[in-house]
Amino acid sequence: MGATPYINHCSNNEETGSCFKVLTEQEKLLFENNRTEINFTKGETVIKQGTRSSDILYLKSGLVKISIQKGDSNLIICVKTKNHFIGTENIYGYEYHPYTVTALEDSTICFIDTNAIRQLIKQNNNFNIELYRIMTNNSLLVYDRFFSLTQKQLHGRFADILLCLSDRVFKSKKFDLPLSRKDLASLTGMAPESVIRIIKDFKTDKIIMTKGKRIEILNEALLQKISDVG
Amino acid sequence: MGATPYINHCSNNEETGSCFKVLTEQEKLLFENNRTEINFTKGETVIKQGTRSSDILYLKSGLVKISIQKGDSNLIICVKTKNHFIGTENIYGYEYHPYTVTALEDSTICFIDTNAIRQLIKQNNNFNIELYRIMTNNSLLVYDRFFSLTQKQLHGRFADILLCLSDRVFKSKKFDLPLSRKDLASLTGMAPESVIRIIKDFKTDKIIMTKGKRIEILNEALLQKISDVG
DNA sequence: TAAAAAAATTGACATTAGTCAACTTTACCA
DNA sequence: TGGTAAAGTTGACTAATGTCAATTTTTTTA
Repeated sequence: MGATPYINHCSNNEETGSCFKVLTEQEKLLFENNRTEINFTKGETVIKQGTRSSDILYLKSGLVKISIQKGDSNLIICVKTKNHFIGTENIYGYEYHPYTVTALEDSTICFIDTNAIRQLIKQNNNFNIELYRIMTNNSLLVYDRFFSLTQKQLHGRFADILLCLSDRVFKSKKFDLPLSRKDLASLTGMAPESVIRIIKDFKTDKIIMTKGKRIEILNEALLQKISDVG
Repeated sequence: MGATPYINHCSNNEETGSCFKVLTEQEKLLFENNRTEINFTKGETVIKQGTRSSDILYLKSGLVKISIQKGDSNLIICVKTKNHFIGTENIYGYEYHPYTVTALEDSTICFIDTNAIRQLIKQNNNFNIELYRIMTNNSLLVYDRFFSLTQKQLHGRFADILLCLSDRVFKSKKFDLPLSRKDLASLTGMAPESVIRIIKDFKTDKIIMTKGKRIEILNEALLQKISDVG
């Protein structure tokens, strides 16, 4: 990443599975003995905001959204792809889940006992360092999104999301969108009707093409420009 | 903190000086030998976004703002009061300052060599734990602000800031505001003219009183209600 | 597979919040 | 201390975005 990280993405870039590589065989065993693997189907709630937590999550496969709710308002903080941790806030310092996690696709998720993670942090400094990196990346991502949603207008915000979905989530210019219009609205802080109108505008301008749930980015350069000007 | 942390604050709650208490005498010495104390006067830039970093900062006294900039846009992420760390993103994983730090009042700031911090993290697990707590609190604070600025209207956002300034920053219902109208605008994601209009509205409704730089909160309950309804 | 429910779409309209320009007050500096 | 620059204020106007209701399409379920 360059000097200025504000390129406005909705999901993490690097996979974090590398933190397991620094574990010894014994430590891997400790890890294995303190995790439970659970499958979730599309749409299922994985954890609900406000519930008490003694686990942190590792997304083995699938896709989830992280959202915070209050009253009628719903904000999707980010989307997490496979091989990412969720709930690092619960390792130390906060004993509730600060957000809701929902499966966007069928997902396999490991629930890891916080005490095991704490043990690994204590005894393996390299593992600890990897977790610092993960938490730092999460922070930078949130600053990123914070800036995008507060400083850009609708078209710029939507361009950001499309670029992120393409670059980071699906790693392809063509993808089947597992997010509803309402989800896209919660992700960009706008009304669902505005999402629809912007998609229409982008189609008119030949920036994207859609068919059912499928989206294809036709003019990435222009999308990037729209993202830049805000 | 209760089950739902989204009470919309602009600054950290707890002071973080406690992390020094867990250090041994030798470790304190290591810390002392690797820090430089610098005084800044009101308005001075402490660190500039994008510059390379080999230090993290500890605000010994004073008040600073943390902001991110791009083009003409300027967003104040939060305000930091004395006894808080700044730049925990630089401990591991990110070698540039992701934001600009500016003194809002005359401030004394310790620049601590990252390597010393890393050494303390490695050898003292309790110190490590305290840093986790600090980073977690920062994350929760940013979620908080993110929600406030994207889901609430102007009056709700401004009520949030006033409550935070009163509860967390100055710990009094009366305070001399060290922030310009433009700062308040960057803090709440609105135009400076809108800040002025809202202050006028709040004065008309006897929610606050102002005289020069001085602000007094007259009706905190109503301010809280405005914050709640958004 | 038909009916019901949910999601997506559209247009008209209302509201919110930003922009611009003029002006006033305050702060700063020689 | 007076002049200049910066900050604050105001009103009129404009643009951006949300709301609402009606309609169509898609998905789910009995």
